[in-house]
Formats: sequence, C-alpha cells, structure tokens
Amino acid sequence: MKLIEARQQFISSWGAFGTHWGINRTMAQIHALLLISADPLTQDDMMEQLNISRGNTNMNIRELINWGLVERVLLPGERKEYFTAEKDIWKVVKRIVKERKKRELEPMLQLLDKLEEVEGDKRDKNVRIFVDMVSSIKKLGRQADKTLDTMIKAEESWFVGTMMKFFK
Amino acid sequence: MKLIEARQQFISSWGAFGTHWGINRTMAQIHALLLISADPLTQDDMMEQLNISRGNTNMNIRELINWGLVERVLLPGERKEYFTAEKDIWKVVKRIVKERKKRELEPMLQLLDKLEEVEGDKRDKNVRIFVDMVSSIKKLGRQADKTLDTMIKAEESWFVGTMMKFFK
DNA sequence: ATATATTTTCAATAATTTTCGAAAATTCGA
DNA sequence: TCGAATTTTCGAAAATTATTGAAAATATAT
Repeated sequence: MKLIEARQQFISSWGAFGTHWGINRTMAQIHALLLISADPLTQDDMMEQLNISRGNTNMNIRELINWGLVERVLLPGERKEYFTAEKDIWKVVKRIVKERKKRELEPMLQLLDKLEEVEGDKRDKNVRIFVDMVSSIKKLGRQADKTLDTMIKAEESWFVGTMMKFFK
Repeated sequence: MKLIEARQQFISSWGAFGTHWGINRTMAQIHALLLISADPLTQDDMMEQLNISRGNTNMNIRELINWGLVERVLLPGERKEYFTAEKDIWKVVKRIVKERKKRELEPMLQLLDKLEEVEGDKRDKNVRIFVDMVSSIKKLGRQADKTLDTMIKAEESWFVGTMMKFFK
C-alpha cells in the first residue's frame, strides 16, 4: 500500500471511529490528519486535503483546541496561523478521558446523589429497586472515577508496564 | 423528591447519557426503565410509560437483546411477551465493554496492522511519522485490548477490591 | 489610515438519524 | 383451520446534527 492511500484510510477510519464515540466525523478527521502530518498545517491545508468548507474547518479546529488536542503554532515571519496536534498518544488518551470524565461522568454522579435520596417507604418494592439500582450505579461510577483519576496522573510506562505485570 | 419524579429523571438522563456514547435515546431509555422496574414489562407497558411508538419500541428492544442487556421472559399462562433487564450493573458494564471491543477496537487494530506495512523509504519524514503514529496507536490499543479482556473475565470484587488497593 | 490577508460567525441548507404508524407477518388458542 | 392477539417490518415524516458559504470581524503590513 502506498503512503498516500494509507493516509487516506487512516483518516477515514479515524473519522468513522470517532462517530462511534460521540465525536463528529470532521473533527476526528482533522485530528487524524494532524496526527500524521510532520509539520504544522494551516486551515487551508486542511480544507484542501479533507475537502471541507472553511467554516466547518474553523469550527472543528477550535473544538479540538478546547479539548486540548490541538494547538496554534505561530511560525515566525508567517501571516497565517498553523496548527499541530499532540503526538504523544498516551497524552491524547489522558486528555480525552479527563474531558469526558468532567463532562459526563461527574454530572451523572451528582445526579445519582440526588436521586438516591428519593422519599418513600423502603418496604415499597418499587422504591427499594430504584434506590438499589441508583446506589449500585453510583458505587461503580465512583470507583471508575477514582480509577480514571489515577490513570490521568499516570505515566504511560505505568499503564504498559505495571498493568501488564498485574494482569499476568 | 417523589419516586415518580426521580424515575423520570433517571430515565431521561440515562437517555441523554446514552447519546454521548453512540446509543440512541430510546434504546437507553427503555434500558433505564427496565433497570428500575421490579417486574418484567410488556412492549405496551414501555410504549405507555415512555410515550413512544410501537415500531420504535420493538426495534430498540430487539437491539437491547442483541447487546445481551435485555431478555425475553415468558410468564406462564400469558400470551404477551415480557422483557427484563440484567440488573447486575457490573455484568452490564462487562457486556457493553465486550461488545464494543468486538465491534470497534478489534477492527481498528486489524486496520492498523495493515497500515503499518505501508511501502516507502523510511528516510522520508512523512513515511516515518505515519508509521510511528500507527505503531504507537497500535501498541496502546493492544494493551487496552488485553486489559479489557481481563476485566471482562473478572468479578466485580476484583474491580472494587483489588483495584482499590492497587491504586492506593 | 488604508488595503489586504486571514479568521470567525451564523443563517440557510443538506445530510443523517430517529421516530412514527399502518400494513404485513406471525403466533397461538379454540 | 380460523380468527384474534401480538410482533415485526418498512416507507414516510420529523427531528436532530453537520456543513456550507458568504458576510462581518479582526489582524497585519505598508
């Protein structure tokens, strides 16, 4: 397979992959493109290589910057802005985990705290099953939250090294 | 908060939560409803409680069955089919992980294997950065794959117990 | 200050996904 | 086997989400 074709495939599957994870296709594709680009790119480079409009490109670059996955680079003597992606995949994963935890897991846990305090007679089967379900989701959620916190602080070597041994 | 209201909130946030994870709202809501229902429900029960159409309900129940999260229950002497959800949340998480791993992670790893073998001179910067990126994603992906396999086989106590100690 | 290059916004449009509901198919008891 | 109950299918409608493109805003050089 030629490089040009391999790059195309990488970008397109990263895009498809993203859509399974609540990330829109364009955002994932821009990210993919930057991941495999040796040098920083301009907005126009991306528009051309991915065949997408200026507005769409701009919007998704900004979103990637919000996620902390891409950053602006100013090249001396250049008028245009350039962009580059964090290339350390472990750091990328940690950033994504951190953001999603904040955006999704934490609000969910807060809600569960509230729902657990539902009024009602514990002898009512419906109350009991509701409270039990909420508590057990909460328990698992809190555990996941802690585990992810540890992961976010960890070095890659921790994951690939220690976990490897741990899981025999 | 009254039970009726708490149930509503639980269902509606489980639905919203689902949409962040590529699961459609109805499917997540049906799942939520079954999770907090003491007894099995019929399709009509769900249609009524969630205000959704027959077709939509039917389709999403079947999808939940495919995922192994819901199962048919035949009540003796009843014509209608009843449905019930797996209530052990740890089992639920494991099933979801197992399915998504199969549907998403494994195909991605296969693709990366192919892409890693791209032709081209390793002295070409573009080839080098592409191959490096593909390999490092692959490496992390394979590690995640193994870790998830272990998790799928594990007991809840492993997660909540051993991991707790491990992460000091 | 003015002209030019570049970025950002946003209303309109397009594409995609979800939902509906009626019709068809199936199941099951009598 | 017939008929009623129940489930499943599927095209059309609605809702949601993504994308465009041109205009406005901003930044920079001269």
